[in-house]
Amino acid sequence: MANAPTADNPHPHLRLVSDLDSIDMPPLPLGRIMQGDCIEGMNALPEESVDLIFADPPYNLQLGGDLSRPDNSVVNGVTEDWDQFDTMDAYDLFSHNWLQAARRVLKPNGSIWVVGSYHNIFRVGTVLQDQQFWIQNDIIWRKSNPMPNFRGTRFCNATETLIWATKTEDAKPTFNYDAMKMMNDGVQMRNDWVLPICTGKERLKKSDGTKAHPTQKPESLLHRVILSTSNPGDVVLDPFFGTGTTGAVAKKLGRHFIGFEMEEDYILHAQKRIDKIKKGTGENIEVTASRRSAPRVPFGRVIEQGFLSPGSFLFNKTGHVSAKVRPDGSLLVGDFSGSIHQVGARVQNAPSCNGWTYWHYHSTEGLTPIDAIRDEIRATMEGKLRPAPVA
Amino acid sequence: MANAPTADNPHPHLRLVSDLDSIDMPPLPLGRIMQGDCIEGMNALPEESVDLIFADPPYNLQLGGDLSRPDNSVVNGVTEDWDQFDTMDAYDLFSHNWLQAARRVLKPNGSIWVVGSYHNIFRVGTVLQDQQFWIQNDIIWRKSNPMPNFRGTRFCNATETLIWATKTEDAKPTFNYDAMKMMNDGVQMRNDWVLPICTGKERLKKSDGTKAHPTQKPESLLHRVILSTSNPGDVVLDPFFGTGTTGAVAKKLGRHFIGFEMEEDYILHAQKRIDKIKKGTGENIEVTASRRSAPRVPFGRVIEQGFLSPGSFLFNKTGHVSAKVRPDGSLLVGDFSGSIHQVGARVQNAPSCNGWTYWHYHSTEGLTPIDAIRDEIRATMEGKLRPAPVA
DNA sequence: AACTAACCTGAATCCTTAG
DNA sequence: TCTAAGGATTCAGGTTAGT
Repeated sequence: MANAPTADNPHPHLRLVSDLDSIDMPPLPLGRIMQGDCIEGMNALPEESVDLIFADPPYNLQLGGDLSRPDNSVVNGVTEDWDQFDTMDAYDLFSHNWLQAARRVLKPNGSIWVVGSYHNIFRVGTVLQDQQFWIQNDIIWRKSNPMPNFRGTRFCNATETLIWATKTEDAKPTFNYDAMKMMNDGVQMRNDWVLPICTGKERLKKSDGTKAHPTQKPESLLHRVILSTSNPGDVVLDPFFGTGTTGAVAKKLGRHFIGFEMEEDYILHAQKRIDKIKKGTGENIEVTASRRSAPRVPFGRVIEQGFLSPGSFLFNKTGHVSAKVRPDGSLLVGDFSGSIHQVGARVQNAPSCNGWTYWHYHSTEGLTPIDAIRDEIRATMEGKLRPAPVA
Repeated sequence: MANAPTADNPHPHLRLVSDLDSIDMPPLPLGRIMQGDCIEGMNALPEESVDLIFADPPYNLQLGGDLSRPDNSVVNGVTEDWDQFDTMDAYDLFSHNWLQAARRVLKPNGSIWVVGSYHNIFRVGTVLQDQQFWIQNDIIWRKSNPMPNFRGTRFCNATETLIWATKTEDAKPTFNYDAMKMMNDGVQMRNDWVLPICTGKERLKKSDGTKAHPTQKPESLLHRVILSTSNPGDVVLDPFFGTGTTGAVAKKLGRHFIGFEMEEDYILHAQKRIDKIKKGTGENIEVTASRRSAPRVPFGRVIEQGFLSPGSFLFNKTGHVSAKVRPDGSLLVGDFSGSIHQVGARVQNAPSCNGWTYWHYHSTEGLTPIDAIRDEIRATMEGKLRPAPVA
């Protein structure tokens, strides 16, 4: 998690002005919506300058004639010019080009998300993989209120698919695992998300009452994307900005955004929408910290700070296995010594072991994991911890 | 629904022996598992001879090193030789080849299903589209009991994706819409299916207790696939037969199956499994019929058989609109006359109208749709109806 | 004001058969 | 291959009008 805050570098997302490579770098147009082609736009940005890309490209729907509901009302389909491609090859080329530009501006450990339907998502996924992007998850957006299949000819098409990918296989993207778990009532978040489509007051309307954009995404969807794979202060880029759901949610969550959009009308709606939003700051946008981002505590400090004395003994959960504590923070069992992890693994004959949870000490409450001591030490490291989760 | 039974052709799936084109056709190896490469195998079958193909190809998982759970037990991943491909290109070529062979044996209105994960499904979907297959739905299999993400580095990967496609855009595949709706408590079936993974007694085991196949699919999944897109007596082909879930469910549901499998061990398990199953027959495998397949009744017959008299009046649901019945089965409103549908459309100023449900007559129970009369007439047309839905 | 009912709408590759 | 006509087909949720 090179992007995660640590004790030594609490703001890894902020680039210091004194960084040498920033001297000739054009400033990022943070918080701005740029009108025009996103490929040219992204190519004008510095390389590897963006933490997160969310893209909602045209789906290339290829709709046939009109479709009417059983009550004879007509369905208002997506017939905009920007969704028209002459051939699948043309669509593939389009995908290749914008993804290549996106790849260039994305930081090495940044994340890219693309949303689509079965019409286009297989093409997009293939292009991503062909460009060496590494898929982390496919996410299924399960619409709680999809449009039905009116003619009874297929299964109701109630989902869209998002692909979450990194630039390379070995990238270490930001992933706020514990925040997602917290958001999911304490159990690990799955890759299928139930969220309603964008309707009601959230849906932007033109002055004549019709929808401002045919495919406006719900803020809840972007909330989960941005919260899971970026940190406050990160830069979020959306190459197909539309009416600005990405920008709105980014601003609420205290991230910077950059948007590209061709249609002036969409931009006007987006700008007005985003201007109304108060930028999220401080503890309002903090999430449950991942243990990974908590400051590392060497076992030696437990000895150093007097929580355990050299020569005292640690035990496994049942008390049947014991090891002697040495002054440097190593343990000794028989003639084998090593870290709490190494010795834990050895006595279990296991390939690895988390010593913090395996080893226990005698406290007033009986055998207690030494992890409790680590928590105490961390609590004393004032200012080096991320804030606690918002209740 | 060219494949759906009708009054005139109640068994469209059965090929008459007297058909001229069947004279030189090698017989289909129905109910047999063939050992060997599925491409050669399919190419040895007659063209356009199969109603349904279900394929669970290798996923090209590209697993890294061993994966262990937090308690250090090792996860038994998919590491079989058949899942190894040197490059993505090799996988694409493989997909192209077997799909081409599958396309050849599939009937013009047949359906093909392919299941995969994010590792391979984008490749498969792209190849399908490149071969002019037409995607009907993407189906999300939501596992009710997925394996968690033990490392906490991603969202829990709780889904697999199935693609349902036809050979062409204008194909009319079998789709038992009403059966699916019935199965889903009366509301139309969505494309996201919650089903458990294959565990417990259903999971085939070797004599040493380990699983016989690393990716055995649950029968519930195949049940829904086969029931929705085939009819009794149809031929279901599975090019990657494995331990025979497709064959087992096909036999239970009264469909014929053809399987190809390379590994002898899998075949032995599959054969044993399928031999134990009693072939489904008769009303046990019938599903809710579609109104589309019911015999057509002209409105004139309603008059002819005395259910309504010439000169009587029909009304809309509220009773505010009325039309006079004429002896030839036409209706009259003002100076406009025409079929029940034409007049219904006219008085609503709608492009079309189902007169059977729009028009009502005065019965002892108040205003009743004339569709009720049609149902009565149909009930008297002995032998021309499909069996009633199983309760 | 509170409740009910009618009405509207959403990224959709959405019919079948006779002539 | 075309047109015309028969007739089959919808779920959840929000807004608005009516009681």
